[in-house]
Amino acid sequence: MASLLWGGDAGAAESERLNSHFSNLSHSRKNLRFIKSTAASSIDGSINNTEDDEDVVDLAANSLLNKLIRQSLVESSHQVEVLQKDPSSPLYSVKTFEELRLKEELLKGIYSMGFNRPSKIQEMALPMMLAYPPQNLIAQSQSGTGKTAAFVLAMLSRVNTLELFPQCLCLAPTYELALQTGRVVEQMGKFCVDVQVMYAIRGNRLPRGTDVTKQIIIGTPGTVLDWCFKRKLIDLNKIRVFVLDEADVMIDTQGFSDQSIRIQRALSSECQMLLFSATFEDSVWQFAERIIPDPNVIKLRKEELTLNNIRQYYVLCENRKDKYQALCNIYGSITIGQAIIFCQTRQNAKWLTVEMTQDGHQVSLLSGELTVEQRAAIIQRFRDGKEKVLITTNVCARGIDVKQVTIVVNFDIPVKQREEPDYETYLHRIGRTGRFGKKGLAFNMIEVNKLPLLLKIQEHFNSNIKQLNPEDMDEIEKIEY
DNA sequence: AAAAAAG
Repeated sequence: MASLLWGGDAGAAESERLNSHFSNLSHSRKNLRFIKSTAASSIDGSINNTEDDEDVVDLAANSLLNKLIRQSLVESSHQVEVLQKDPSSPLYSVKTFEELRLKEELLKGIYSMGFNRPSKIQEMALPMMLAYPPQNLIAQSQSGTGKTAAFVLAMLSRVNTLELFPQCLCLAPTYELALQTGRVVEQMGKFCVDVQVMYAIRGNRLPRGTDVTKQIIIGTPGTVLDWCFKRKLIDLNKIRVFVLDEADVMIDTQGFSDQSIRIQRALSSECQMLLFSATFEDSVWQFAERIIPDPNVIKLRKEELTLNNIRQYYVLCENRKDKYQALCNIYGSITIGQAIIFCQTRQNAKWLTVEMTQDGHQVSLLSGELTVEQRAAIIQRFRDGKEKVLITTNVCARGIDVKQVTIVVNFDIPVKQREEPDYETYLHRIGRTGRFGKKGLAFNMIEVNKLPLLLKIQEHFNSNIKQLNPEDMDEIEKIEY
């Protein structure tokens, strides 16, 4: 309806003119009136008397606002795009957690985790998420910059402690990540004694007939789907905050789309939807904007995505045996801190684990072929520093936050099906190090025929991946990071 | 290719 009122090219030109005005003005009521009157005057002949037809003006204004939101950007700094669904409310950011007027217990929880000030993404995202009435948000920010804490805070702040049923639902792509996010909820909500978390993940079996009374549910898609539709333990209609962590994989057709969208569509229209990830491929971003009603938006240009605190290198190798040798050469150095080694397949990860173990190197393996009990144990040992080197698949590519990880090795470069580099996965993998501004190193073991893929990745992110010679590998101890 | 539900 609104779009019918809008008149094609004339509208585009008009909104462009408006756009320049708009970005120069502060966002005030006056501003909204200006937009409204401009909108009214640009509806050809459909209005004679603006005084009498407030509704039409409103509709037109809304349509214009939508257009503005698509086209124009309210820039808070040159590399970040922030769009607010309602430009009449001021775009503001917070420099302290106090400004958010949170409950005392929640504030205590935040400080107990060692957070003193909001991170960059939190400065902008928190006021948007906590605004009343609740608004949807699609947010992109580099890995390790505090996305999790941001949406956990949003969930905790919206729980009604008097109501004993699920009110907040967060979906994550893997078992390990769901566990980790749940721990953040537990820590941050430590002083909110009446708020509780439940894990909807594999292995968390509920006896028949049990009711879910916890307010916050963290889970993986399959189990959540089971709890919602088959066992009817969660009433999606009552969910107030819905979070998709690693949102791009969760809605990508290659990924978990079917499951996530089925859940998302069953939510009430009142439910606040929050989508977070470090990466959104263009097509996925467009899809996200289609399925999320009137979203606020925080977006980064892809050149801004690679973290300059992570040094990237590659070693050119002949074959797999060669890559293995190169890896063994640096084993001593990578165990100074902790390291994650990524392989493309479970089989390859297993093979590498067996080889390294036989050569007397202490490593541990985490992949989807293990039982959830084994997986929980391994990731815990790694977090505790009892294991220094983790060999894994893409199961650990995203979200896993272990502060002591200083080195990431891509034993296999991440590829999509059609021999194309998997840019998103690459970025997430190397983002396992360099958390919260710390320094990190990333090594890519590259077979000669895979070099073009690596160069494509380098070009895509406009980053610098330096070559190291295999015989110079002991040089890495001298690399400053 | 990996991940994600049980039974």
